[in-house]
This record gives sequence, C-alpha cells and structure tokens, in this order.
Amino acid sequence: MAKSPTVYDVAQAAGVSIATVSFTFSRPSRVKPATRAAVLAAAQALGYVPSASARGLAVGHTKSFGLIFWDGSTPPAGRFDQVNAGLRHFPRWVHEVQYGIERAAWSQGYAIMVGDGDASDVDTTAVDIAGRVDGLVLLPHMLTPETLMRVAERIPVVSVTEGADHPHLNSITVDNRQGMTDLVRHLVEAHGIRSAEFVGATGTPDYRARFAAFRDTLEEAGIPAPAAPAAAFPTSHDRTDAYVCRTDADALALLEQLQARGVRVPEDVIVTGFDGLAAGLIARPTLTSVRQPMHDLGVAAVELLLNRIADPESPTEHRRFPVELTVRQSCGCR
Amino acid sequence: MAKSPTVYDVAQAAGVSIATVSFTFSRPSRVKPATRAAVLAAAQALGYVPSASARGLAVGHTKSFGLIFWDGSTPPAGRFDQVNAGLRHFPRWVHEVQYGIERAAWSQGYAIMVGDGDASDVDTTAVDIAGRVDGLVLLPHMLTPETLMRVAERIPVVSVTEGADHPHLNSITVDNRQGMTDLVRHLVEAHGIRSAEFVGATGTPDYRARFAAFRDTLEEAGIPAPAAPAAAFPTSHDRTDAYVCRTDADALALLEQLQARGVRVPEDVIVTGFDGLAAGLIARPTLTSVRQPMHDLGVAAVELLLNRIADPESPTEHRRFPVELTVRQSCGCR
DNA sequence: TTGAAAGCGGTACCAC
DNA sequence: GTGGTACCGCTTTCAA
Repeated sequence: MAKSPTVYDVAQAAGVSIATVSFTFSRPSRVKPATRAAVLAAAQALGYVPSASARGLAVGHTKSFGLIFWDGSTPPAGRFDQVNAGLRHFPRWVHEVQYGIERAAWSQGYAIMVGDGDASDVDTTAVDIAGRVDGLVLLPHMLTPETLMRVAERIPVVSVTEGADHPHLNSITVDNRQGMTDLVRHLVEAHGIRSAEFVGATGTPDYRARFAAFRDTLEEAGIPAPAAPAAAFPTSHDRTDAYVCRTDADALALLEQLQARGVRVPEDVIVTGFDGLAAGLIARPTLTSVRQPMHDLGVAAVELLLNRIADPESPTEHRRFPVELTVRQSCGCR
Repeated sequence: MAKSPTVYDVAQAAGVSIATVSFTFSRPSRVKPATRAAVLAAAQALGYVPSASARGLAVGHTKSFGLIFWDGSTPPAGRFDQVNAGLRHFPRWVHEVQYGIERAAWSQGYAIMVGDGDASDVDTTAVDIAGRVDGLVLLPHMLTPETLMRVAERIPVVSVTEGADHPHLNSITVDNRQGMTDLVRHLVEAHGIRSAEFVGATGTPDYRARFAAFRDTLEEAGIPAPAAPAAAFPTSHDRTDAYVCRTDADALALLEQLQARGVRVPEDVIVTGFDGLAAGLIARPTLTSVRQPMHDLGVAAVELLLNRIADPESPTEHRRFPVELTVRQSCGCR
C-alpha cells in the first residue's frame, strides 16, 4: 500500500499546476484538450484516487447520507432463539426500506453510510455519522432529544417513525392505526374471531400505535382485549382465535413454531403480520398482513433530505403514507 | 441549518486553544478535569459535531469500509417480472453477508459505506468510494482489471468471488464445486433423477462454477447434461425431473411460479436452490439448498481488511469456505 | 487557459 | 497541562 498520489503528484507528472488538475476533473471543458489528456494520462498512470476527505473539507459536504436503523427485529432471548435461530435476522423490514433509500440516493449521486443502530451508545454513533454526511435518516429514531437537536441543527434529519416531533426533524410515517384497525375488523367481520392476542413487544411508537389500535378495535367490537402484548412468544397453544403480530418477521417466526408443534394455521388459529414483507408471499400459508410502501418510504426519506439541502430554510416536512390490508391465507382467506 | 461550530468556536467559548479542544476528545486524560468540563460544556452548548472530513484529512484514514455489491438477483425481464414482482429483490444473498460485514466492522469502530453496485459505471463508483474509505469489499467483483489495480494499490480490497486473482486482491470464496457436486449426487442417488435443468444465467464466476459442477456431476452419473442453463425461467412444465437453480432467490421465485401453475413440488418436479438463505425455511416446501456461511464470509472479509491495515506488507490472503448440503422438502426429503 | 495562494476543520508535534 | 502552528489534499477565487 504505497502512499497514494495526490493532486500535487499528478500535477507534477503532467507538468501543470494543481488547479489545472482539479479543473480537469470538475470542469473538463475549461481545460484545453491537450492539457486535459496529459492530466488524465498522468492520473491513470499514477493510480490517482481523489481523497474524499480533502474534497469534503474544501467544499463543505460529502455527497453521502447516513442511515441508522433499529427495527426491533432482534427478538427477545429465550426459546425463540433456539427455535428460530436461522430466522432471527431475516427477512428485515429495514432492508426493504433501505433499498428504496439506496436507489433514490444513488440516483442523485449520493452514497449511503450505514451506522450501528444497535450500538450500546447510539447517540455517540449518531453524532459520529452525522459528522460524515449531508443528511441522516433514522429507522426509526431512538436518539435522545439532546442528540437529536444537536444533529438536526447541523444537517437535515428525517425519522421514519411514528410520533417524531422536533422543530428540525422531518418525518415519514405510515398509518399504523388505520392499518391495524382494518386488519382487526377483517378478522372480526370476515372470520368471526371472539378473542385475540397481540404478539411482540411494543418498544417503539409504531408498535405502540399498532397495539393501541388493536385494543381499541377489539373493544369496539365488544371483544375483550388483552391489557398487554403476550409476554413472550406463545409457549403452548393458548386458547385464542388469532395471533396478531406486531411485524411480519414475528409472524413468520411464529408460523414456524406453530407448525413445528403441529398447530394448523389458519384452521386452529389465525396468524397475521404487519409490514408486508416480500417473504410473506413465500410462506405457506401466505401471510395476511398490512402492507407498508417500504420502497416509497425510503425514496421519500431521501426526497425530504434533498429538499432541505436545496433550500435549508424550507419548513420541515411530515409525510404520512397509507397502508393496505393484504388478505392472504394465514387468516383463512383464499 | 446554521453554519456548524468548529473547534475554533468551541475553543473560544471555552476560553482555551483548539489544541486543548482536540485533546479533550482524543485523550481526555491529558486534560485537567476542570478544563475538560468547560470544553465539553461549550461543545454541548454549541452543538458541536466534529467534521469527519477534516479529521480524515488530518489523520489519513476514515475509519470506514466501503461495500459494493451486485448479486445478480435482479432477474431477467419478461414473465418473471410479472409473476413475481414482489419477490424480485428479496430475499437477497448480499443482505446476509452484509449483516456479517456490518457487525464485524462496527465492533471495530468502522462504519460501512455502501456504493451503487448496479451503476452503469461501476468503475467510477468504485474509485469514488475507494477515495472515502480505508478498505473495500466487493460482492462479488465486476470491476475492470485497471480499476481494480488502481484501487487495490491504494487500499486493501477483498473480493467475495470465485476466481479473483490479482497481486493486491484478497479474496473470500466458497466451495461452489463441492456444493453443487454434493447436491446433484444427492438428487441422483437418493431420488433417482434421470434428467435435470439448470436455472439461472451464469453471469459470475461463482455461477459458472456451479453450472460446471452441475454438468460434470450429471455426466459422471451417465445422465445427459444440458449444454447451457435454461434460457429463461421454464415457461411450461418442461419434461425434467429437477430444476437446479443457481441461487435460492431463483428457486424461491420458481417455486411460486410452479405452484401458481398447479405443478406440485417435489411430487411433479424437484426444485433446489443454492445459498441457504433464511427464506428457504419459510417457504413450503422448505427449500433444499447448499448453505454458505454468509455471516462468516462477511466477518472474514472485514478480518482480511483489518489484517492488511494492521500490516500493509503482509501478503494477500485467500480464504475458501466449505458449504453444506441442506436437504429439505423441495427435493422430496422429509 | 492556467497558476498562485488562501482557506476548509481537524491533528499532533514542539515549546513553554 | 496548555498553546502555537505546520500540515493533511482539494477547491476556488483572483491574476496573469
């Protein structure tokens, strides 16, 4: 790993000044063809790779966005781990959103820097990443208000989370309440359930919104709603008509468990998810769920960032996306 | 987005020099507690977020690794697109490898920068990313030799690809041949297949190795081997005993199609994958495949990068990982 | 069209 | 223990 060549080396080799080298790359038309060719040749010969740090320092931005996520998909320890070791981390909601983010960012010439969302000290991580990029997206956000303020005052930040409010924070949310309401109503009206359990911890505002809607809709139908989510994954076949999971990942894992124990879905019990991951189509029974427009969420996140960069004075934006009840086999339809 | 404060601002606010501010963050113990507190307070009050560009320029490295991938999971256009629109991009092999990379990198304090592997000009992208990071991993690599040399001479590069050889290039590979050989032998010996098709284009060295092993093993068993992979996804139920897919993603999509057409797997035809994605367990029938240690591949990639950074003079490394035949329902077992 | 030179925001060596 | 200061590599006026 020899010390890498700089503009100075290239300039010297090409017999021009460093300014000319710089211009050759940034505004080729402002350089005489012959000179340009000489510079390019020298650069190629030397194996010149421009330093992004130097450029970033000089121009004041890095052409990259940061991404910090935590989707709570890492399930609680315990039997779940043993039963579903292979499913623990995949499929993930974040991957589908990230795909949209990457495509949108790349198309605009931005690279994506992903930071450790599960770090013990997310705040430090966030500040570190914030120092490297032109914008930050949080999936969802779990930063302290202080850190959030610190970061959001420096670069645009968009949180893909329910209930994110801060003067400098942009947000993208989905209609968790509507989605869960539609889902539960469907279970009640089309399948006549008389009881249901909510599966999965409510660690984020989104999950809490889903749980709240789950309860409200159940009660509204005159069905007793559990006061809290099932503590852990159901261990035996509890007497319930439906397991309403907080995410598809949980539902998919639960499906596994249930089948391993010989419990039939949907004949013995209904199972539903939330998110609409592609994997829900692969499973058998296919998974009834509430679909979020993941790709669009990612694209929108980048859009908000770009808007704010184009016009720093523009007001923060909050976009809420609709979701769609996707009825499939695991609830007994089809 | 007010202009963000710098060390100078913090220094002034705290009534110290910029050197002291710098030390407060890098070597807190070398600064008197009272001074340190003052600096920290000023930094907090001002919302100081250190510029990674400035630091990177000063220290000569960025504490981040680049990641450029292309897993060929985007299937050819045509009917496949229509039939499996939702499955097109997920699940992906790269995500499982990426997970290992991220965990390993993060644990060492490195961030991950992901670049556009599908860019029309991957080489330019690669050079751009290379200028931002301390090491690069290619999943797999599809760069021109020139670009590869240019980049690999500046920072350590590891390619997660079969047949990568370049003096400065480290590589991680899996035993494609052994895996495919085991798989085909199993189909012949345990299921008595007398014909088989290979599904999926052979666009990378890994895929080619799989196809070659597929052919060799078939011929060795006295079974006529197709001269080329099935041109596209099987359109009607061609007469064959087994569809051996080049990846799990393809196999999963094929499973979908087949089921939609009422073809039973494995009763009517056997379907197998390659990779061992977690999604193979979600599908019904569960997918017979050849499992790669994805997480370990990612961890190893980071390890090689770290090794090279610790000792730039150390020779390049090439690690080959074993794979494991995973027999499940889609071939008729269990 | 090209060159000289002043930053950009940190780091770290060397004095004090 | 703290401050002064010379870089790090590139961009970008301003002159020539």
